[in-house]
Amino acid sequence: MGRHSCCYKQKLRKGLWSPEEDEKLMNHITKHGHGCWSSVPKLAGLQRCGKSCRLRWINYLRPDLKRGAFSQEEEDLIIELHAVLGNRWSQIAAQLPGRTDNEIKNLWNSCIKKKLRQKGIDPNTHKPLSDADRRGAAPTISTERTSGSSDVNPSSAGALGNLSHLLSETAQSSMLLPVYDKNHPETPNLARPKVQPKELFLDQLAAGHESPSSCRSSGPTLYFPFQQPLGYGNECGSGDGANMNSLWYNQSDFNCSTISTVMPPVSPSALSTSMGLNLPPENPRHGGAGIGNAPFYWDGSNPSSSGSTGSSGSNSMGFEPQSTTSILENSVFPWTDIGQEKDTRVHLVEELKWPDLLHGTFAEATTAMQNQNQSLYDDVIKAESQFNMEGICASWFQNQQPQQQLQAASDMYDKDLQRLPLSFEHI
DNA sequence: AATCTCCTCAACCGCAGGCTC
DNA sequence: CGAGCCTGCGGTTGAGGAGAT
Repeated sequence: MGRHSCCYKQKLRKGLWSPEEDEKLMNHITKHGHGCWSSVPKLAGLQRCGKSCRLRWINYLRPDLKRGAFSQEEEDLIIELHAVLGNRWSQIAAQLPGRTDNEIKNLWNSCIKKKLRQKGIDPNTHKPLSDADRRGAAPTISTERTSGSSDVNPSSAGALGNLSHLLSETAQSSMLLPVYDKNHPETPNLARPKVQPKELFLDQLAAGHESPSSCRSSGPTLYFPFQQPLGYGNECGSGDGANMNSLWYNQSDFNCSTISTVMPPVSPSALSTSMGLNLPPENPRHGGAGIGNAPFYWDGSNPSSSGSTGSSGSNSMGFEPQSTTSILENSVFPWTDIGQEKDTRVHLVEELKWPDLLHGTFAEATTAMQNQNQSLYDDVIKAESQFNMEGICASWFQNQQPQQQLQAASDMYDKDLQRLPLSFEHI
């Protein structure tokens, strides 16, 4: 591979990041925010180009990332979004909190394409593969990499109908995804910073695919039609909704029979599991807290985050500069109703600090603690799980048995543990 | 046990668009 | 208005791991 032009100017490092570099970058951004990325390496004392720092932050270090394998519901949503948006990974990622465009792109290229082909669906067009395609288009990397444009006509009934068929194999309910609605602040949140007016989505949907160049638009992100306010008042049939594409109707509009076949059927329980939705009424402890306790989602309309030094880029990629301690207190462990327990756990994890939490040291520390004190280990794992879930994924863990919690937390750290040997080579 | 093949995913590249001067 | 810089995006690469032989 060649080297980016900015990397020629100095002897800049390339390749995998070492734990030390991660720590420097994390410390810098935690304290000062990223500001101008091109100045970050210098200020943080890194021999990297700004672009590399930005990528590392976005794809790996930022604290609102959801780690671990994609759930079936997430995969289904990606497929459905891809049918509408094509290879606009950043816009697809915007609908999947905690997931990066890179991650989704990789998943698509490595897994989903293959699965679709196995089901006889062309991953590019979302239409059934012809017999010739099935015989000739072996799901190899080489053929995938040279495949053509994947822009899809959203009005293609074949494509969506076909997807519906696929998706119905894995989900039963016809409920739609809830979404944050500025008129209903208590509405569970999927991707609050990215929410756009419905009209905007329709406009873009109408125009977007006819002009593929809009793909690179850095303008407003699509408001995906799945994201209907659900159970917080039915806006369907009122105002502009009455004339909308059927995609906009939710299940409470019984005049719209198409929705259950067009949209991905996902049950509320599945949503709360895979998408981290915090369905409010049934959980008093976290009731309606999906938004309030999710400070890592940087809402441009939120005064608390508007003072950033930030670039004008994607809010979901942003991060409000806070000290490690304040992050831990305010975001990682927002158990304001737990009382003393909070102090204990904050103190416990404060000693690990962010890079440790994110990398091997944390694993080592927890392993050591496990040897000494199993219950302490449990606390840390649960606490860290809460970090991931509280702000982003809400109450998934609360529905799991303790053993499942440990397993899930363990899975979550698999990536980091796998990196340990490699990381220590740099030391 | 050694080697080969395939797969995953972190990180890179080039380009487009926005912003500033 | 255009040049230069910066950011963000999508496509692509290649190292390393896992599984097969």
